[in-house]
Amino acid sequence: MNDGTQQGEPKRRGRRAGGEDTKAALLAAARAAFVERGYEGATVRSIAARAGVDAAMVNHWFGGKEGLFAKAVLQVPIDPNTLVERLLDGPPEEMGERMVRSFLGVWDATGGGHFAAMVRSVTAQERVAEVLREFFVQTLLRRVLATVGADRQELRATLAATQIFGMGMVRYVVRFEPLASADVETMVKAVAPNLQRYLTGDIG
Amino acid sequence: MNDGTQQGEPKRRGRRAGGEDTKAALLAAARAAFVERGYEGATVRSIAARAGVDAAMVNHWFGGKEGLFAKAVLQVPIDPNTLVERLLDGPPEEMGERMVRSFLGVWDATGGGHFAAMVRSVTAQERVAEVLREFFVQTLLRRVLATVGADRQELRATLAATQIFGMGMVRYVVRFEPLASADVETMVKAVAPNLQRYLTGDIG
DNA sequence: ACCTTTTTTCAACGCGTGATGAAATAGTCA
DNA sequence: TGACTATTTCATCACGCGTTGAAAAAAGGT
Repeated sequence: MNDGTQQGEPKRRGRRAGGEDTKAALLAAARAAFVERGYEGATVRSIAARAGVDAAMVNHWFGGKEGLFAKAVLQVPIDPNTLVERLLDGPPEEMGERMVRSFLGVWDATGGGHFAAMVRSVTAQERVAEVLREFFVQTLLRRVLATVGADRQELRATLAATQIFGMGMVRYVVRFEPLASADVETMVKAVAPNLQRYLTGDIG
Repeated sequence: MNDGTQQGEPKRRGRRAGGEDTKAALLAAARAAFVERGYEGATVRSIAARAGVDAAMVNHWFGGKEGLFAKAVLQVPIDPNTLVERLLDGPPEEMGERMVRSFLGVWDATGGGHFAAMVRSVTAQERVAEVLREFFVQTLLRRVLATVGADRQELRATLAATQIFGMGMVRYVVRFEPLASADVETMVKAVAPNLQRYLTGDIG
């Protein structure tokens, strides 16, 4: 039972001892690396090294860098249905508050890494924007707005997206203080009313 | 738009005939390239080719890729003082409206390219965030808020930044419709009140 | 005219990238 | 056990990157 994974030693070839999941290790390392350095900045070699694995494994398991990126970053960090349920669970006039809490909850959990990775990837991978739109507007906001029954749902959805994206940008990407370190309650009090107006208020 | 870059002839060496400003050509090409492909995606060679010039000129005139980037993208597309003046010119309760108009005016002028380039560069160039913060919060929002005389200026400034950044993100980077194509009046009616609340309203 | 300076192109360098195929090792099944 | 397969490392590939130094061509000064 030698589970201690020492790495000072010259690596032995061949199949690993047991239990160690290279695929999962690569995914974790990739997530962190893409978050920190962006798509082009995070090299296959650096990711592999971080996972304690040879770079060739990326090709073997994910068919290349792009495949790894797709699996590691391009997927939503929470089940959409769960999120929608949570948003709809309560009075419509508090929807904005629930939204702020939900998104901050999801994003703060990874220190904003997941959000930052997505934004940073819009450069390299054109379809990131597509995925973002699909998730944000179609899967999420429109379903929420549909049950609230507001008018001009597309416009409201994209307006709400500006507030949510903006919150993420300032908090996780450019990190402006004091907002970047503000606690959730402060954020809720400040942002929720504006979000609420986009969702159900008078938008002109 | 496109500088005459056609050249069937084999290029002759040496100093150019006359008048052609390679420096300016490089800057223009760089601006476009960085906007389209981000910092790492826009290669020195591609920029030079676009400008109809040898890649070595980048080093000669700007000391390298980073220098070119700094000159081409990292500078504000409008004089800050002018912008601040424009924002302060009018009643405080319409500040949000003037802000929306001003930023949309500046950014729409380049099709959102400048904004997109900045955001895309936050990955590669850490100091882009620094420049953004310096300009947005210190140079701009705080000066505006100082004359309005609001409380908790730092928080208000960063909150306003969320709305402005979010507007830029949705309109220029991820391009969610219908907001991406919405006319200025629609944007003003929708966004200005929320911005106004951040600036002078009750933020909890 | 000559010499000097500035601008430009060219050829090449060193490096790091993502990818590949073969060899080596560990597990699995008869 | 021995054959077979899955997994992993290694050595290496071709390519594109940013950068460099020298040579060539134009301009300017005397």
